Amino acid sequence: MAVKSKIKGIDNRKLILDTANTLFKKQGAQKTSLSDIAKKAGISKGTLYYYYTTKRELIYDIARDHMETITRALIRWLKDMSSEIEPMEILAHVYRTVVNASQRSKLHLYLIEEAISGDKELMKRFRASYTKWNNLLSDGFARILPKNKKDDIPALAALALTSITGSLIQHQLGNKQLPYSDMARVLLK
Amino acid sequence: MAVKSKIKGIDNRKLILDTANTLFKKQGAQKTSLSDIAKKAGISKGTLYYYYTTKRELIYDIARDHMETITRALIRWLKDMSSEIEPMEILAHVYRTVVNASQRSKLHLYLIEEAISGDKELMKRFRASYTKWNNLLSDGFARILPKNKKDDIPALAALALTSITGSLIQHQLGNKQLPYSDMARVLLK
Amino acid sequence: MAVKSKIKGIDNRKLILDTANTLFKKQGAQKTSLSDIAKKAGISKGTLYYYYTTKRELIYDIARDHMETITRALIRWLKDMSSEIEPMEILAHVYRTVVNASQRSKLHLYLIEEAISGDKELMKRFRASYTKWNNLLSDGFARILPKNKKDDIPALAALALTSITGSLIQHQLGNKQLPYSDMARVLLK
Amino acid sequence: MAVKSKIKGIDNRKLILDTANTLFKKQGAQKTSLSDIAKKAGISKGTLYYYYTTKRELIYDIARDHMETITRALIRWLKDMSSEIEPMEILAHVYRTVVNASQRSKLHLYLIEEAISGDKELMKRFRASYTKWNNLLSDGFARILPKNKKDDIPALAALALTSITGSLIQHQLGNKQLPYSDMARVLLK
DNA sequence: TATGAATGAGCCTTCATTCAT
DNA sequence: AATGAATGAAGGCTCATTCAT
Repeated sequence: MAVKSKIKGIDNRKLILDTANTLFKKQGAQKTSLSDIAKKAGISKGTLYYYYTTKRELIYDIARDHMETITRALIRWLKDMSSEIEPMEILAHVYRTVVNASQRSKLHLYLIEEAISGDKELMKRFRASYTKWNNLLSDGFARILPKNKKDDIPALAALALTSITGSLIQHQLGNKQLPYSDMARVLLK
Repeated sequence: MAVKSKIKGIDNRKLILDTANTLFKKQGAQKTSLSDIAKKAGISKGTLYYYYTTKRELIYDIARDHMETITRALIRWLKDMSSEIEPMEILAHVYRTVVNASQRSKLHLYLIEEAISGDKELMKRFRASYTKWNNLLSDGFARILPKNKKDDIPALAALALTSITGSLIQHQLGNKQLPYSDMARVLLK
Repeated sequence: MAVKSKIKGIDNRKLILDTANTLFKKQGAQKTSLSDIAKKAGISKGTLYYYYTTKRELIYDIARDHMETITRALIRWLKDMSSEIEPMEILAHVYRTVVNASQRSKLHLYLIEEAISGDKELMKRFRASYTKWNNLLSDGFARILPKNKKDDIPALAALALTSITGSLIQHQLGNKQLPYSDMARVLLK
Repeated sequence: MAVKSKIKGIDNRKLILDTANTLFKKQGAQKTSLSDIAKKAGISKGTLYYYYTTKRELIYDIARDHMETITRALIRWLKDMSSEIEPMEILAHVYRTVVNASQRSKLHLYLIEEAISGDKELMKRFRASYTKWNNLLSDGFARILPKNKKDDIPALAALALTSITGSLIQHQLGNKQLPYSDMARVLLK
């Protein structure tokens, strides 16, 4: 019984998280009401509040998930950097993957908006994540650049990261024709 | 009389626009209520309605202003591209200027969020603006690049524009240490 | 000048009345705002208020027009009652005419609703009109009924008038298949 | 506990319905605000929303109640038609009962107005109800009319129904002297 | 006569949150 | 653990009316 309850509890927490994730991706956090989530998850609002005292907490959990997913993906790509695949192709691939994860990148922008519009805690976490992602990219570039270009690594990493984020915005706005391959080539030239 | 009324009317319209601008920059459009605007502007909600039948209309007006401002600034910079100033310095300056216009760039992100979360019309306008900005940047690069690099222009313009937008986000999130000069140098190398 | 003004004034009054009439018929008085009227009439709200201090006054004027129109139509029909046309056909014609003046009968119901929901003055006028219409119908029946049925006249007039009004409602509600000829025949049998 | 809650919930729903009913009857649906209802019922606007997401839903519920009440009353009367009471007296009684349910008949007119002024759904329901009432009346007349008059039944039913509705309007407008007995006699003669 | 800027009260609706059970 | 009834503040919007010019 106790066990069963616990399991059920865990299930519910995950259920809420998944449902919220889906809805946040579709409509953004601000436009998703807790009623929406409860209804779609098939639980009561009371239950939702049992697991998340505040909408904010729910957002935090989702943001954490989201950032970790990105980090994991970046690490996976960097592994390829050391393999025999052409670096330029890898970078172009990163661009395309990030940008095409349409729902996910929508969530990314929604969360950024949340952070910027006053959520200090969320802002802190985003800042930390960006730093980590920047470092990961730097590591990647370090492995592929010739010695005489090592000094460019910080600038390159920053360029890549900012450009990817910016591309994500343009893609969301409907500009789906950016020359990702050329951009990657110019960067790595 | 008639004139005074007209002036008064114009004043009020401008007053509303300015007040909304200020508040949107501070808290975003979604979190700024029409009551907030009216209160801060010292007019009644009815008056606000007299000038803007819909919150959306107000947002559109502000977005238009905002985009035009960016366009004008970009054109100004490009004029410098043809002067004797170092291109790299100009580009670094663009980065810094865009990014440091803190309130303005906050507004930029808020408006993008509005667009992405369902405002088709706003999205269209943003897309058009991004295309225009991209073309302006291409013109600028065309003037400074040697002939044998002309093929890189589209990629360079896209890189610059996406990277600037991405930098803006990172800056808003509190990362104020991006190596803009180096980024500009690497891009133009 | 003075004359011209006066004429213009009269024109404006009529213009307002006609415009309001059109809109009231289409959407009802409650759902027609004074702004709607002013806009459609191509005048300012101020001008509208110059002629009608209150929305109510405007409604009264329109109601008066409307009732007079009905009265005139009834008198016209009654003239036919004395001619060689079959009474039953005349009565069926009345039914059909009243009921098919779709817009006009919509206005009729809207005005009744206004009256019932608290406008004592309008109610008084309606009551007076109904009495007059009832008398007119009585006169008509008096001319066509044989002597031994004279006693039925008040009941017949009441039946006809209430039934016509009721038919108008059913017609507005979409029941357009009432057996008007048979109803008229049964009444006059 | 659970039961009490449920009962409380049911009570509140009924409380809202009753309160709305009272106010609608007094002032009409359009002139009754949800605030009015909440205030008079002694609950918050939020609670009202909990039970009725929309004013329209509330109106539908009330309209349904109202139409069912009429239907039930009609059926009751028709039962008498087969008993030994004089048909004419029964019909006159119907007239008087309908017409004297002053508040109720006011609601009837308000609802009709709602339907006519654009509520397609309500209009459909009214049309269906009128058809049903018409059929019920036809059944009643079928039982009391001699065989040689069977052909008049549809016209008679239509006459009765429209006339009753029309009487209701006149009564609401203050004309409380209609000769119901005579009208019934003439109809059934 | 005519205008239109300005108002303020009010409307319907939304929603995060609380709490007794 | 879970429920769902209840709340109240707030949001965007509408509109009859006033009034200086």
